[in-house]
Amino acid sequence: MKTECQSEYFGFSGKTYPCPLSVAMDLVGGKWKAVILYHLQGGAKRFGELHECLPGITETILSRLLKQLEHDGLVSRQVFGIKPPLKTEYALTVFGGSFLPALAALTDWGNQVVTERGSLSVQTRRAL
Amino acid sequence: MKTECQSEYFGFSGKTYPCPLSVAMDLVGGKWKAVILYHLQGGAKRFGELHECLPGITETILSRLLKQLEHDGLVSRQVFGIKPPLKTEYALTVFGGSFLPALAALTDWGNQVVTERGSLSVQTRRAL
DNA sequence: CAGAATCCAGGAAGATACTG
DNA sequence: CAGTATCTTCCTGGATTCTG
Repeated sequence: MKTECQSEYFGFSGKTYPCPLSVAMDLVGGKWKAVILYHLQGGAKRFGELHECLPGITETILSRLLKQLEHDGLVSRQVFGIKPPLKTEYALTVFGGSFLPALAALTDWGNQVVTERGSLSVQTRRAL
Repeated sequence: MKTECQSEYFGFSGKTYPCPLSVAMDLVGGKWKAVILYHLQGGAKRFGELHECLPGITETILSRLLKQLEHDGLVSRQVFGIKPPLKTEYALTVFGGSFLPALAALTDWGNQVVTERGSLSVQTRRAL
């Protein structure tokens, strides 16, 4: 009896989601993914540079997440050199770039939350 | 040239985050939270109504997430009645409403992803 | 109707050590 | 420098059952 709400399922990359929003959250959700994309806005960055930008993340996690982002087509990887002192650059793909507007909106909201934070236990109903 | 990277920490609700984006992702991230807020855009909804709108979610999870959203000040809860056939309404708070622009951007992107890259079934959704 | 209590599975994140 | 391998911990989501 879903009269008002959609009941279709949406697929991406072999998985199914209840709605497009879930797809988005799976692609860029989690603790770090959006932050990584944030730091790639200004241009390509190397593994170590990203590591410095992400206080607290371990190489293991960063490596894994970059691999996921690459697999999902949001980030591209390019390796320079052939011997041990390697140089790798990560950059946003066109697809990754298409996320930037949403990322900006999220960042704005996050900043707003942080600056206005405090006693948020008070809840006022939103006027319609 | 890493001056654009910040290394301070941001706090919200007793926790610390590496950046405001992380705060946002913690508040509305996960599989369902954003979707719940999405379905509250049009006005207050009852527990059962939300349950119908979220295909696959269990009452346990919905209840837990609503409690979290309420605790974080994004959603307000109002109970009508005093005897067992209870009626509860959930609505966006003012704070929750402040997330709507970002939510819209995310939804747009999600739709874009699904239409351009997804293997999807047709969406028959009622216009809001 | 609207949940709470309990237990469980899976995945994401983290620590540590090692390598091309 | 840029990872990988392995193990562990923690958290999210889920299933089932029960109650005001």
